[in-house]
Amino acid sequence: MDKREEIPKKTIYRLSVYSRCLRRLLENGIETVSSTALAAAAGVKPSQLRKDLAYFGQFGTRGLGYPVEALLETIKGVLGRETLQPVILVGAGNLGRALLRYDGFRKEGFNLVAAFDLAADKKVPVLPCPLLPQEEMVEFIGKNEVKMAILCVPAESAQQVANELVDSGIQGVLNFSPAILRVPEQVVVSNVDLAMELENLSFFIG
Amino acid sequence: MDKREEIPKKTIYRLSVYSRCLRRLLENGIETVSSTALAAAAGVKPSQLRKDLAYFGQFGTRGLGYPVEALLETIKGVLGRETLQPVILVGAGNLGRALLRYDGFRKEGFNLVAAFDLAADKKVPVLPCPLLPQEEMVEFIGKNEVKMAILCVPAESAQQVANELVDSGIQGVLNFSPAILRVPEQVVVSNVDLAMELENLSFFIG
DNA sequence: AAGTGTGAAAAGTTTCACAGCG
DNA sequence: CGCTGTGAAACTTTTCACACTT
Repeated sequence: MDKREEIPKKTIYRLSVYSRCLRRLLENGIETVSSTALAAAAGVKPSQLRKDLAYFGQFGTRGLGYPVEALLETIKGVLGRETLQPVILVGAGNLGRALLRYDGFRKEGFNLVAAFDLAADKKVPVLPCPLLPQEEMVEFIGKNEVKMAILCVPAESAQQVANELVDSGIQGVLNFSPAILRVPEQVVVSNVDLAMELENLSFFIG
Repeated sequence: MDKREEIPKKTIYRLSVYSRCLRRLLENGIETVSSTALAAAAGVKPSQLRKDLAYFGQFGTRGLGYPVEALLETIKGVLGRETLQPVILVGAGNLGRALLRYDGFRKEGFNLVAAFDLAADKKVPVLPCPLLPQEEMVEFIGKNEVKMAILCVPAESAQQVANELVDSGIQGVLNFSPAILRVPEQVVVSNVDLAMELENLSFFIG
């Protein structure tokens, strides 16, 4: 009777993949897709796709498949992507500036509203959003009700900046610094450690 | 009697974390560390750390802990980081160029030997390695026995470039493009999808 | 006493196989 | 008949608890 069964974290992750695939299908005017076809596009097994979707309800028609548009809308809803979330970026070094210009975020509908850096006056080629001094960060977060931040500061200052972010009301941090952040448990941290990814590959190619 | 027990993928991933922590301990002149302390630094449970290490042998001294330097060397060996692996990067757009300049790779001892792009002549501020035309990629990989590649091309051309990489002998690909790559199973692909990471956060902050 | 190494239990995730719907 | 939805089985990973070593 438990309305909300326990949903695997990995399922959530794959939902993003499915949504990408569905969008492409939609663009190509395809209205219905089978679990076999969608799973192939997403690089997973059909049974896994069906199980993933089943956590959220019944969307398919037996003998036919899933309605592309409706399923896409549902997934968007589940992922909380119906309202446009503002996102800030902290640390405009090499990586930070590249991420600011990276069109992948905008393409996927994220709104990078501001960037912060200790040296906000450093001359930087055109950026798609204002680069503000670090001191204004806390106030900005509060005023604009920002909930998500991309953290690109050096490892040494990562924890301190993370503390400020959390205190200002940030609930999700995408952490590019090679530091393990300690945050209250209601705050979510997702680590993207580029060097570690390479190191990991290194092992598997033996 | 199976010498090589099955090692969880996630264990390998954590090994990189441990190695970072150990390096910091070593720099601070600490010679011995307990599973409790190292686990805390790495953000995992002590039992998990011990189990992870146990896959590769017995390194600790009961009642005392682990020898920092020796353990670090062992982990390096396991991860295949004893010899310096050359790495190439394909696709020198915004993200690609930032990764080329990103000192995190070099800091962690990876050698970015060359970058390739269709428009290799585009004017780009100083880069730490040569930017060559795409046509030279295949030959370069063969000649220099490159085994790992960082892929930063647009989604549309990702699969095609991946095919070329694989045909030239690349065994591991760090894929930044939002595309699901199909490769032979002996080739390892690690996907880093930045927009998806944000989307994932979006769900968990509810 | 302090702290590792490890089997065994628990938790989490994927795959299977097939009943049942359109 | 094709294809979804799903309980149950298989598999993977984490956590526990404690014997054992220094």
